[in-house]
Amino acid sequence: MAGLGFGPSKRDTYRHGDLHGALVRAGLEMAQEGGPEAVVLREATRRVGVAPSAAYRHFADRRALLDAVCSAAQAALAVAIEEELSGVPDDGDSADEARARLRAVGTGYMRFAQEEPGLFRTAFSASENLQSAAVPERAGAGGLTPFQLLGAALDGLAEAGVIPEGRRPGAEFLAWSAVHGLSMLLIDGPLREFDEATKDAVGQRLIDMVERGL
Amino acid sequence: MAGLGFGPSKRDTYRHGDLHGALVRAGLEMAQEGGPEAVVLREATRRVGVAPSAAYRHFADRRALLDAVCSAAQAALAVAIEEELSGVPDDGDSADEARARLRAVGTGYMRFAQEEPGLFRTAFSASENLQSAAVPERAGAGGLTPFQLLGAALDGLAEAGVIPEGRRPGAEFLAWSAVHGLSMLLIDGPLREFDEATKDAVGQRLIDMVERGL
DNA sequence: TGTACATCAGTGAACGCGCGTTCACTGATGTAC
DNA sequence: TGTACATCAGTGAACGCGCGTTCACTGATGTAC
Repeated sequence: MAGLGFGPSKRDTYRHGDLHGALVRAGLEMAQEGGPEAVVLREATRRVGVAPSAAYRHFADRRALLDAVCSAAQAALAVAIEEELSGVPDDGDSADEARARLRAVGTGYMRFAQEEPGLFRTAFSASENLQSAAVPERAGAGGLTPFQLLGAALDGLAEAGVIPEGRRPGAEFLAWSAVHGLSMLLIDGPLREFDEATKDAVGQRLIDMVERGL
Repeated sequence: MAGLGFGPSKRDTYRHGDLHGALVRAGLEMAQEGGPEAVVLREATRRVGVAPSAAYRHFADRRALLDAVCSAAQAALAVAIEEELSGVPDDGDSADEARARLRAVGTGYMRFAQEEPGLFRTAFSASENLQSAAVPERAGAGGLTPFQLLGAALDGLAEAGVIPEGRRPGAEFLAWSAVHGLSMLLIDGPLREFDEATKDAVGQRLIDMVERGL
């Protein structure tokens, strides 16, 4: 409210300070509400309170904004997994702990998918898919992307001898497939209507299957 | 070409005969080229050679057309799976045959995803998700939807004693998750760049994992 | 400390686009007599 | 067999919408003197 007789300062949005970040956050909100399709450049500027064209000082086009939002969504997923991992007790038996860590990765992943379906779908809609790469924008607090967190959990499983060394290479693709696929079923598919407890149970069964199958 | 001096018959598109079907086929083509977002009502009418408003004699709105296209895409997937199943030899050992049938379902599914990524993505974008239900529009020649074909393969596995009876219920969700998730990886994810042979190998490993894990 | 100036992050108006959807209409077709 | 009529699958013009993107501009800010 710049005014009421004092004359409005004509340019109170100048030098926003962090318009880039503000636009990404606005885009993240929209993604949360409606997935990647809902990330609309004009709407982002509207939410931030800035002219549409201002976005072009920070992003080449709509796709560039969406890519930034996708990265941020992946980072949010990484954080959710990290939180689940932080609950794993640090007991002596490294085999059991390794198993618990894989379980935590899978559980964190699937929970995020259910709690934030919009962000989840957005996380996997980047124009350039670099899930396996170490892109800092897509990483959690520990500097690892979701895919890398899964890889680390599988490394632990291999080191503890729970899975044979020969089976380790490429195992992340198999585990990721199962967990990601179930997440999709939980969001969109026939499991959508199931209650929380049943969904969790199916999730645990899936992780059992992966562990046994690897 | 109704004309050249003879005077055009003014209504040569009247009573198209199967405008409903023609629009679905046009939509299917668009889905093939660009996925569900590419299914545009006006473009469908354009391809059929009819006025945009004509579509509203056959579909309540754009969503209704898209739903019909989704069903058709699922039917196409069912047919692809059936084709893969038809290659399974009818040998004596029912355990081996049951295993081969599950493998065929998974393989057909993943091949379809790679060969027809647009249709594949469209198949799973229906507004109402009824994969488990017996909707004839979504079925292949044998009357089963993709999800039901998977269920039948798992039934065979249970009957042959390859998987314990107690593990049969709900197994389709686990198997479907793995296969569907890998399909996504193959289309969009880090496996996209891999060559055909590697992709197939990962697919077979995944099915091994599922079979062992169930 | 005060002033002139260059910078560049924002403005705001305008563009063309293609979409979904509506509506009053028209005229080819099948049917009843 | 011929004619009048009702049906209803199409037409075509128009609507409002919101989008992404462009462009010449402006004026708050930081800096050099």
